[in-house]
Amino acid sequence: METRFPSPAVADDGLAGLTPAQREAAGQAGAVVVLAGAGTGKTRTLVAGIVDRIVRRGMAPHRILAVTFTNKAAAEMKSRIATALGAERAPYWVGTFHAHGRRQLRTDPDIAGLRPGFDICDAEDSRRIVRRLLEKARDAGIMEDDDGETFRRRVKSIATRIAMLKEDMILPEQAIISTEGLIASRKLADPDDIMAWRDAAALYPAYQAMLREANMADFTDLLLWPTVTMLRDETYRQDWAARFDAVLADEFQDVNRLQFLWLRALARDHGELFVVGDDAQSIYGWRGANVAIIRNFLREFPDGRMIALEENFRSTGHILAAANAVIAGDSSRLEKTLYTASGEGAPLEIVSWTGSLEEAQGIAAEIGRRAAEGVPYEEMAILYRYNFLSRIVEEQLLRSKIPYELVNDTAFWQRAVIRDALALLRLSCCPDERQSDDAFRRVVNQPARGIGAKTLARLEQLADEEAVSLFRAAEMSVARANGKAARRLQAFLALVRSVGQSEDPSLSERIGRLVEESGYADMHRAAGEEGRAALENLHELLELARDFTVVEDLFDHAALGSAKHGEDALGRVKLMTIHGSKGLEFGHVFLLGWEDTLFPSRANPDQDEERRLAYVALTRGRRRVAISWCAWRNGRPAGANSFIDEIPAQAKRDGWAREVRRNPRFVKRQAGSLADQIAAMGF
DNA sequence: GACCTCATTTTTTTT
DNA sequence: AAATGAGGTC
Repeated sequence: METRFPSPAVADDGLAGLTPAQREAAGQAGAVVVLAGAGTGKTRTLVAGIVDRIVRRGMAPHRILAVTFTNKAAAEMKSRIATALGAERAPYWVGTFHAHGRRQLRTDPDIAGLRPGFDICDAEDSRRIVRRLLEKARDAGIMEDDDGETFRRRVKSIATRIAMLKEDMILPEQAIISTEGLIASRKLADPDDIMAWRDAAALYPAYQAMLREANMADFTDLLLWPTVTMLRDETYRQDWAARFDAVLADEFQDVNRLQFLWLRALARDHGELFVVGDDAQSIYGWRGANVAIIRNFLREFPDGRMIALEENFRSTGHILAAANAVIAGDSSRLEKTLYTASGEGAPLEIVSWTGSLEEAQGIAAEIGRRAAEGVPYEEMAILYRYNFLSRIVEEQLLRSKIPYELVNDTAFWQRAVIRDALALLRLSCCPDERQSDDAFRRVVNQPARGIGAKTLARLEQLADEEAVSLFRAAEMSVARANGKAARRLQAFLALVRSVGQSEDPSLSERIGRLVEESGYADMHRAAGEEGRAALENLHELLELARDFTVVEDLFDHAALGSAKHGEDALGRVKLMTIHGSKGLEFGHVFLLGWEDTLFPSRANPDQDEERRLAYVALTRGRRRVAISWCAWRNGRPAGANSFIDEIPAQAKRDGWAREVRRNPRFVKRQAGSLADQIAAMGF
């Protein structure tokens, strides 16, 4: 993905047009940490560092390893390097931590106790495994019976904690001791929290065993086992480390212990580790990110250098003043002073609304107005704290005929339709492997074939007894039955077998046959308007599948949420979460939902992280930033959040929405709902 | 026992 | 968007 609006002095050869500080950083050999505030040309400096190593220091492009967190950032970096050097000299090893880990683990699956052809399971799959383990514990009477909602939360909280243990390089057998240590050292007070950690530690070994048995690797495994093996086996480590002359990493403030140890193992021999980051933008603590790593970088590499970039080339003075004021509340940050040579610009616009519908309408209207004044759509972006906030805005943009793009790489692959279709393919590929059991559970009754929970439980039992896959168990069981349901199931099983055994057809054709002949596509056609989106998604999947010949590559691509390629987003307003916006910039930024009930999130124990999130949001804007909040959201009263108060008065003014605010019809409707009345009684 | 529909609910954030 | 729960029908 190319940057549409590069910073003023973007370089053609990657080195021209750099400031002296940026140039010095890029040309620095050895261990280097570039501490770069928002908008100071961090990515540009990183790209320049790669170019410098190739052009000036003569390193071979394929011997340079560059790592990012997101697919988007990796694509962006590739494109910038290709612009500077030409595509044929661009480094081959540019990708996310997970993509690199995947390559390493696919090369030697046995270091994780896996067999070739293992599956990568995403967060949802991980949760499903935890759920099954917990259900077993509950059925065995080890655990008390929660209500549905509590159970769900519990599954999620345990799954994320297991991932955090792994990201801290804690192996299953060390889990209980380490967790007790953690509880003691962090002096956790919340009994629920302590219980969740204990549950996670207790379930972790069983979770890992289930993964291994099913021949699956979760996201963290992709990096965990290569790193563990590099630390244990010097020959293995050197085999990988010797492939690279330099290692570079973006967004280093969000690195967790596992990722850092992986980087260090690869860069240790030559010490060429170039990292860029900004501790004020660390927003992934919930994923194990550890800001201490960037802060202590020089302790790990005493001969290394720290270079700070402090001149901001992106935003106006008012925007920087607002961002600086908000981040000042995070006392733990490394002190940096951002300055800009550009003027103060327009003050931030603070806009208030009665309710979220008005807010969405108002933002859509304002975007329409600015577009009419000549601002291109793609220079405008709407950023929000939670994904669910996008829905209402989308509706209003559609209604206002404003072209927009929802920037969310992973959503497509997480849609139920896509996962169903891929489950059909997975099942047809190896119906006799227990690895396919999850796929079987997913699609066996889709469309309904009379296989409910009870029948499935019988099949599970049969599969366990006979030590065969669920699919095989179904075949065995169907052979001795002959009801209507049995015949339908029989037809389904035969179809999957036959597609699996077919020799030639492309992946796309195979998926096509499966969804058509199993009645899956018809099921969505029958749903009319509601099924339309599903059919479109299926169609898109068939197109995307044409790019793959190896099934695993398609599955990996789906699991790792790789961006859809060839998407041209020119002429569209961009919608994304604040997290998704990191590293990007826009002429006009609209920040919605800045309410005390919503943002900062009360669920986040690290309130400084919420502050840094606000800092990231504000610093995405180049010229104009609007912040909006609602007096009512989801039938509950709300108010402007504290970040708005902290913005200096001269940097902000009341925004453009007064006239819509007093729409009487809407006020009446809002206040009239039962939930509102109940909520209002409390105030 | 399976399955449909309708209503309710609840969301961090990403690989 | 998706997962759940209730209540009714086949």
